[in-house]
Amino acid sequence: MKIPKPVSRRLSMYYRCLEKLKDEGIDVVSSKELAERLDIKPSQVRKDLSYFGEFGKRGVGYHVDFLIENLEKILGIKEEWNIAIIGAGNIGKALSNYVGMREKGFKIVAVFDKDDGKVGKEIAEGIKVLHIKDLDRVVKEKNVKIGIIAVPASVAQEVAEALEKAGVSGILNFAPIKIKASIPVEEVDISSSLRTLTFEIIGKHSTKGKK
Amino acid sequence: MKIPKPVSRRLSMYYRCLEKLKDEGIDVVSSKELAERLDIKPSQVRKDLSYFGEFGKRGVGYHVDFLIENLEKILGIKEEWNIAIIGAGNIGKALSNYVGMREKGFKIVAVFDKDDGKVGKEIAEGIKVLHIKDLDRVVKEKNVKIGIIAVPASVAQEVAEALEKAGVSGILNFAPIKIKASIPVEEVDISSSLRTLTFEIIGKHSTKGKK
DNA sequence: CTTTATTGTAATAGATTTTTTCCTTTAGCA
DNA sequence: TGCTAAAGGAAAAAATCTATTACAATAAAG
Repeated sequence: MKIPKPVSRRLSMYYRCLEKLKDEGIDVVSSKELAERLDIKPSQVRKDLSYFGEFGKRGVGYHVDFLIENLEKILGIKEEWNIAIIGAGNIGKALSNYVGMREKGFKIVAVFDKDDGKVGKEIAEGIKVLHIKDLDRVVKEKNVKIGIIAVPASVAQEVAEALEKAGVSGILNFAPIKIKASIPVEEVDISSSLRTLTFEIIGKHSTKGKK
Repeated sequence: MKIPKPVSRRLSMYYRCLEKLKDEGIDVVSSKELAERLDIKPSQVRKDLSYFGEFGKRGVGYHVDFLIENLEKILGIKEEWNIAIIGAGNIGKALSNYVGMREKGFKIVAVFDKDDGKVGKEIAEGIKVLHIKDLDRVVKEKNVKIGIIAVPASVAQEVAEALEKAGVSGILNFAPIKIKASIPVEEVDISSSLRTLTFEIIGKHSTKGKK
């Protein structure tokens, strides 16, 4: 199921508000109270949370601690999502450095490649490239939850299937091809973004007018 | 003006279909004919094309050659879009290699950084890092149409303004912050994609039924 | 056991985006 | 010139996406 963008914005609001409530020594809060503090509707609060599970008690409300705990999981604030990158080329290398450095809540635990020339090399601080044949074992051992596809389009689908089989829960795909899988897949399509951009540029300056 | 996503999908269909029409020796085609071949409505064809200009002749139809020529421009098939990357860090480096190699119709003509330690180094084949102070001059000289922001979020907005001032027509932003500009901006937000992915994983479809 | 509070969610309404309709303008032709 | 074909574009309709309503289910209190 796709989670609407506005929902993710509000989840962070809920989290901040709950921390404050906790400081105030409040244990239990109703959707009504929470909504009032954030100037939205109670139903919105309940609906948003319901995308992820049932965190409240009917007739009672939400236990602040319990909800905080769950939002931390959902927002990745306490828990780290272990990631494996497949492909030690340019994109794989950039991501190994970038994601590890910058993204809180995510941790690159392995990078794979099929090229023996790359295997064994240190691609980022503390990360040595492993051979793709070890994917299954490492995913299990290191509890990898997300696989990032950073290989050419021609082998992307094949890699996706290997990842799914190995047991990851989701895939982030950088290859310019649509991946089919029964686990969630997010596409980061740079070609498509560039194309969209050129459309907007041309659309804007085209023969016809403004607006 | 924003071009709807479905439009960009259909434009490629039109292009392929027109090439076929050309092979068949057909010079002029009506929106009705084109639509029939693609199993959509004629009005859809006309609307889609009208985002970019007026390519048909009333009472006549579309000249196949002329429309192909224009779609090639729109889709960037013949034209090259010159690109400058700002930021010679991991992302900048990855993109210098990746985009230049792989994306038809796009060409990296310059990479900038403010760090003197990076300036002058060859970041990709035939591309030396330039100092950001030369941005204005190089954008003009090399006819740069698109700027790619590959700097930390803290300076992204500032870089965007510099790009706009230098005269680029569009921006592709890799910094995890929303850029404000009066030219088109596309955001490639890896954090946000990872977050979306974790939401989908945690979201209830996993615990509950399909869909 | 009844009353009251409050969640979770199906159904509905509202907003936004995309497609289709419909009418005006233009081109070609007899 | 008058007739027919067909694009262009404004406006209406349809589809999609998001928020709100309404209510059954449940928990706590008396």
